[in-house]
Amino acid sequence: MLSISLASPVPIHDQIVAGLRRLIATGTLTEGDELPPVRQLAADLGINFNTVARAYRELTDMGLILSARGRGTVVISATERPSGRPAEERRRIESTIAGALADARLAGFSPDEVRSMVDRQVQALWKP
Amino acid sequence: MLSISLASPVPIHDQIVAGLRRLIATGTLTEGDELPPVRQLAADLGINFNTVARAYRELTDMGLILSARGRGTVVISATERPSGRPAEERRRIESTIAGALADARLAGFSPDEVRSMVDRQVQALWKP
DNA sequence: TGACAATGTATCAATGAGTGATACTATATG
DNA sequence: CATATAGTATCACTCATTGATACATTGTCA
Repeated sequence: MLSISLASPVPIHDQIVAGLRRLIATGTLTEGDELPPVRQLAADLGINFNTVARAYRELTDMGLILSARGRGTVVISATERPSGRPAEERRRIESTIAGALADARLAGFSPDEVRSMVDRQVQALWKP
Repeated sequence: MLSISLASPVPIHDQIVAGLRRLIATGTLTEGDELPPVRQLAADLGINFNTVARAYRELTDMGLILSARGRGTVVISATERPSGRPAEERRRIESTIAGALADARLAGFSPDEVRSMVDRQVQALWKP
């Protein structure tokens, strides 16, 4: 449900943030849902709980979750206020996709394979 | 033609590798083309030339370019031998795309917008 | 041919982000 | 009220990234 890669160059806390944002984006997590305690999630992932705490703090700053001592952490919003201007956001996303597609081409995937791959994911994401 | 972000968590040499791979994948750079000297590209990007040298070395290990002292660096292949097993490669690419799509959804893009965005890029990438 | 310029390579040092260990504070619950 | 559970704060360590410097190889031109 939430996996990380210790080998990846992207920091673990960033991976956790991205993963949870994705779960929220897909509706797997919605307003009111509780997140696991930092120590438990850390144990599940095999990392230090401070790293999870940091991820929770960043998600808190984004206004997606709310943490309180002793009470735990809950999702408070399923829609995030875009941080940058839409045009910038679009460029950022296009750039990420472009990178992935270039990888796919170098790896020998065909355009149809890629398109169907994307289609399946789009349907899954925007389904509800 | 090749831009990097010092603020990004992903290392500069990785960004350079990704950028050049992308230029090769798109055909902007093809077999026989010369890459700028490490010192020049480093100056253009405002970074240390060792960082560029490291990127060149990694691309050399991938079999995409060839460097020689005094002579410079040239592109020797437009197709890369996949390093990992196809299944892993596929999972990696799918995961990258999934992240980008989740971002897109959180940013408020519609499925159609995303699909057309991808379509345009796929056509551009696989055009030749 | 010889001197010099241009290019990539090797090695080591410094910096800093990420991660982890530890102690602390607040809330819930019996 | 006592204890367990949860998040927070602070500090130290490690390691990758980056940069500085010196070196080796090839090209060029007088």
